[in-house]
Amino acid sequence: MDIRSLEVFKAVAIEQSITKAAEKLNYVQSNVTARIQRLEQELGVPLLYRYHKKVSLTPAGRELLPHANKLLYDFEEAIEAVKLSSAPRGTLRIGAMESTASTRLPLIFSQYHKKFPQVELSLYMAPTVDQVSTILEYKVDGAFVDGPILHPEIVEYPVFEESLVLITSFSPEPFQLESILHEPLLSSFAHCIYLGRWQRWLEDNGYASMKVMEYGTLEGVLKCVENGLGVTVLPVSMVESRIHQGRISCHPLPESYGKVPTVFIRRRDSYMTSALSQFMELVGITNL
DNA sequence: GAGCTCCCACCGCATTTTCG
DNA sequence: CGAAAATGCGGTGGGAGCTC
Repeated sequence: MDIRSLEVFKAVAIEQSITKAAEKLNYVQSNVTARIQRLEQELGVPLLYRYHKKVSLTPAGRELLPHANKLLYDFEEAIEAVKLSSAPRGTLRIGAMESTASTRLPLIFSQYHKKFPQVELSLYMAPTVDQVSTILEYKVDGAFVDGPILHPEIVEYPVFEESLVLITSFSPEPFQLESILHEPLLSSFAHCIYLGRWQRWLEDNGYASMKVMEYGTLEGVLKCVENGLGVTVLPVSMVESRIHQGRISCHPLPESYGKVPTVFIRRRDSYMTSALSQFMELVGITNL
C-alpha cells in the first residue's frame, strides 16, 4: 500500500465512480481499477461494491476511508513540515446556508484569509439538508447549518443565534397581521425552515397557513417584498441595512418561534486538519 | 563511480465484459 | 445500445545488481 493508492481510493470513494475518479486524478480509468484491485488484494478484503455504472464502499472501504484521509493529511503535513512551515495550508471547503454566507461569512473568510493565506478556501452554498449530505459524503470539511442536526455521525457546535423577523414592504402604518395573511409567503428555496417557524406560529394561533411562492434567490425575494408582492421570514441580521434605509418593515417573531441556532457541523470521523481547527477557533469554537 | 543489463511497477491504449 | 468497469498488452522509467 502506498500513499498514491490511498489517494486513488479516496477519489473513488468521493466520486463513487472509477471513471470520474480517474478524470479527477488525470489517470486513465484502467489505472484506477488496477490500483483499487491491488489495494484490495493487499488488504485481502473488497473495498468496493461494483454495480452497473457506479461503485460504493463496502464496510471495509468505509472503515478505511477516515484512516486514508488521516494518512493523506499527515503525509501532506510531513512534507510541509520539512519545508519549515507550520502554518495551515491545503484546501478548506466550508458549506453554508445562503443566510450565513451573505451575512457573517464574508468577515470570517476575509479574516481567515489574511491570517492563513496559504489555505485555499472555498464556499459551498446550499440549504441545511444538502449541507448535511455533503458533510456525510466528505465533500466539505465543515458547514454552517440551522441546528440542531442530531445525527450520530455528525458533531455540531453552536456558533450563532439568529432572530427571525417577518418582513413586509415598508409602511409607516401600525402592522396589521390580518392585512398580510392573504399575501404570498416568499421563499428562495423549498422547505425553508424560517418559513416553517412562521407557519407553525400561525397554526398554533389559529390562523390558516399562508401560500408559499418560491422565488429563486434571496435578493429576488427581498426585492419582491420591497415592491409589495408578498412577505417573507428571515434572520434580522440579513436585512438590517434595508431596515435602516426604510425599504422594508420588520416584525420580530415571538422568542420561542423566532430564535434559530446556527451550528457548525463536521463529520465525527473526519480528520481535524490544522486548517479546519484554526477556522473553528476563529469562529469562536474552543471545545474541539 | 560510471556504464550496462535486467526486472518490475506504473501507466496508457485498445478491447472486452457487464448490465440497466 | 451505451456507459462504466475490467482485462490484456506494450512502452517507459527507476532501482538493483553486476562488471570494469
